[in-house]
Parts: sequence; structure tokens; C-alpha cells
Amino acid sequence: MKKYKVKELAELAGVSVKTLHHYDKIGLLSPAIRSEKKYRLYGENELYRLQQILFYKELAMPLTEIGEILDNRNFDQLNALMEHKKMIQNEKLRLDELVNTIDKTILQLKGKKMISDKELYRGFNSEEIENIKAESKKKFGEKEFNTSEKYLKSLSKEQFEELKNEQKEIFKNLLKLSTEDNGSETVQLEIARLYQNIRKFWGTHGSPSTQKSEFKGLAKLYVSDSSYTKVDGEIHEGFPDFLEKAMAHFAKTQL
Amino acid sequence: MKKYKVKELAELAGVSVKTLHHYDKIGLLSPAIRSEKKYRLYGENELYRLQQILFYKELAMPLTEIGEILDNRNFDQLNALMEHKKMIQNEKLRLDELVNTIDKTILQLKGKKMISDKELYRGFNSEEIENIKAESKKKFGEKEFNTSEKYLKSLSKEQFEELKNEQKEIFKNLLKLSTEDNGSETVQLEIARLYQNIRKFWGTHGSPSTQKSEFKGLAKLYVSDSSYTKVDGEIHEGFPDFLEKAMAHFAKTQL
DNA sequence: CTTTGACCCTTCCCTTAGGTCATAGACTAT
DNA sequence: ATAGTCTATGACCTAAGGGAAGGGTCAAAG
Repeated sequence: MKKYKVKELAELAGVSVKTLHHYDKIGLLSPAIRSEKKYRLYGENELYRLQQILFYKELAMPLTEIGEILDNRNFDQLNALMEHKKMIQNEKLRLDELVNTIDKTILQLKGKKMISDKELYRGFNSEEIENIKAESKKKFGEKEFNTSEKYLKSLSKEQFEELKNEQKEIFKNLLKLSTEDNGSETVQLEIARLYQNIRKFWGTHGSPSTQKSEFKGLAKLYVSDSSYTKVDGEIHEGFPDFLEKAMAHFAKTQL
Repeated sequence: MKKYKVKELAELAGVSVKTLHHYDKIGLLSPAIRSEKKYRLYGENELYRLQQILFYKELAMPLTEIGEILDNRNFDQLNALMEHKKMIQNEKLRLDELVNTIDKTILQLKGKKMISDKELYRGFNSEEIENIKAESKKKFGEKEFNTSEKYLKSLSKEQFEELKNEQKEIFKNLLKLSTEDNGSETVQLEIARLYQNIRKFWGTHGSPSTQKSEFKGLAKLYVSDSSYTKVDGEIHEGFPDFLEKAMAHFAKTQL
């Protein structure tokens, strides 16, 4: 009877040593004996069993089931295989559905086409372009602006407008809420929305602490120049101040 | 902006609260804000994102990938979907192969038909049957014998003969080795084979300690009646004694 | 005769996508 | 005020191993 140490058997069967350790631990394949120094020693029967294990494993069968099948000799091996076949066929059906769903989604997605590098600012008129650029530079400086511009290219015009609209809506909501406590959950939830909206505009670069101070900086900008906080084109008294306090509270408690 | 606590959002989306905790922890879906008492508060944007997550999850996509896709807005969403589709189609091909393999194996297995209750002892002549039964009863007593008989039914005649032949071979090998130290690895490896062979005959019922003493009992039986340890029909002097010592050593060091 | 490199051992932590307690604090209704 | 529901965190569990730490063993080469 030939004897194999772990690595020998592993290489013979094309599995890792760790796998054999594992099979030993779960009792799926134990060495025939242990040497005096606790080395695992396998015989040819173990090699044969391992080959069977690997066969069933290729059929995507869980190790516990493999163990049951092998230990029951061929009691309901046939049955188990037929059951397993059913399982696999069901899985195949599921995958078919997935492919269908994906195909549909791909079609939808192709409808909303992506914006290319050259098309980034197409669709906005030149005045809008200048506004966007100027705004960005004021807020984040030259260097950050370049990162932002790169990021903006990954947005489609539709998405861009969607974000603009959401920002308008947020400001409207916040105006309505400006009589409330600026730390209330309702207000803070809206501020969170504003925060996320801004991040979608300017990207998520920078460390958390950087983002925190950027956000607070933006709040101060709102106070210093009330044109930023127009709602429906109008300046509202006290609103910039409310906003700044609410944003500061958000930065302090959430960031 | 509506706000949702964990359970509310969970029920709305049909997932568990724990899932939301999990998504928060891995940063896939964080609450918009935390209340003063650290409660997670989600807004409608989060509900929307969760729905997207669930959509991709249904496509069997890992959560990390989902996160990347959603955070890149639609940058290479299209590409990711097409990649994913390829993956699924490959998986389908693999399953096809599995089904083929299983079908082949089932055919092979059907060739070696199982033994039915009534056929258990068919194929052996009556003398053999009596030998088998007597041997079992002597070794394990009436009660154990019934268990064993039930177990034997799960073996086909082919397997049964295979086991008999293996036992003959083991005895032959052991006879050759009987000049060696009974505790050597080579001998012990062969004893291990004998142990496993016996267990395949008589089943694996009983606690480890029971099996240990049964095995030692069998060794003593071999010494007391040398007809059990015939090799090629002949009694060999000193062999039963060698066997008993080797078996006792095995029981002590391995069981 | 010792050292080196290859091998062996066990134990612990890590992975996915959460499930299942356990414990403690918070909210709501009677 | 107390009971019942909700929330939080943390630890442990799943399948099938991967990886590494820390320590013991063996054979050949110096």
C-alpha cells in the first residue's frame, strides 16, 4: 500500500493542501492513519475517495451532500443525482430570466445615451457654461475645478438637469421649513439631500474632513452672497442665515 | 421629504432590517441622517437607491459591484451589464456540461443495478448465506446483527464481492508484512484499510468508543479461532498474534 | 554535526450576504 | 408606571477554503 503525505496527495489530485486539511476537519476525507508526529498519511483508498469527491464537486454539489452520498455507498446515489439534476435545470431557467431582464435593461439604457467628452457642455448655451464654470472655480479653486470638470463629463445632460431640478426643489422645501428649528429631523433630512446633491455635482474626491470643511465653506458662501440662495429668482430675508446654521449643524452632527 | 425608520423602509422594500444594517455597514446604502438617538433615518432618495440595489441584486450581482455601478452613476453601467450578461451566459454553458455529465453518470449507475430487499442474498449460495449470518451474529450479537443486515441491503452484489476481495488482498498483504514491526507505518496503513473495510461491511453504527472496543474484540476473535485468519485457505503460524497486536496498536493510536 | 530549506502541524482571522441571539436603551399606549 | 414594540451594537454562525503566524520535523549539503 502506497502512502501519501498531504502535499503528495494534493499534487496528485490537483487540490491545495488547505483543502485536504479542510476535508479532514469536516470529516469528508480523513487520512488513513496519523504518523507518530501527527503527519497525515493517506493510502490509495483515500486517493480513490478524493477523486470521487472531486467528481461530485464539479457537479456543484455541496460537500455535506457529497459526504452523505459517498458514505451511503450507492444507496440513493441515483436518486441524489436526479434530484441534483433538477436543481441545476431550475438554476438554468433562473439564469434565462436574468438574461432577459438584463437585455431589457440594456435596451433602456441605450435609449438614454451617454455624454461624450466633446459633448459635455453641448446642450447648455454659452451663458450657462460660463455660469457653471465660474461657480465651480469660486467654490473650489482652480485645482479642484479640474477634477470636478472631469467628473462632470460622466454625467449626461439629462442627469445634469435632473440634479439642477432637485437642487431647486430642495431650496424650495427648505424655504418652507425655514420657520422650524434648523436642527430638526425634517430640516436635517432635507439638508442631507442637499449634501448628496452637491456631492453628485462635484464628485466625492477628498477626505471626509476635507469634504466637511468644503461643505461648511459653501454654507458661508451662501451667507456672503445671497444670490446663491435665490428661490424662484427671489432673495428671501433670513434664509441664507437659516441655511448656514442648518448646514453647520449637519456638518457637526453627521459628518 | 418623507422619513423612514429602518423597519419602515425594510417593509416598504421587502427586505429585513438586518439587511439594511448590513448595507449601512458596507457603505452600500447609508441613512440620510442619524437621529439624535442614533436611529437611522432614510429619505426618499434612499428608497430609490434601495430599489436599484434590489434590482441589480436580482441579477445575481455581488453587492460590491452594485455599489460601484450605482456610484459611477451611469458611467459604465451599460458595460457592466454586458459583462455581467456574458458571465451569466458562461455559467449557463457550465451548467449544460454539468447536466451532460450527470446524465452519463446516471446511465452508468443504472447499469450496476441496486440490490432489492428480496435480492439481498441472491447470488450467494445457501452455504455462503449461513456463513455470513453466523459470522455476523458471533461478532456483534443478535441486536447488532439486525442493524448490519439492514445495512448490507444497501450494497450491491458487486460491491459486496469487491469488499470480500479487498479483504482477501489485505490479509495477503499483512501476511507479507508480518515480519515487520506491527506498529510501523506500512503495517498500520494496511490495518487502517482493514478497519475501513470492516466498517463498510458492518456499517458505521455505534459511538467511537463502541467501535474501538468492537475492533479490539474482533482482534481477539482472530486469535481465538485461527480459521478466521486463513490466507489462501491456509493457517499461518504466528499470524493471528501479529494481527491482534497490530490491530490493538491501531485502536490505541488511531481511534 | 549542524544548518538550511522544504515540509508538516495547529490556531486565528478573513471572505458573502446576511441570520440569529443577547443586551441595553428608546418610544408608545394603557 | 409599566408593558410591548422598536432601535442600537456586538458576537457568533453559515460554505469552502485562503493566508499568515508560530513552531515542530525531515533530508540533504556544508
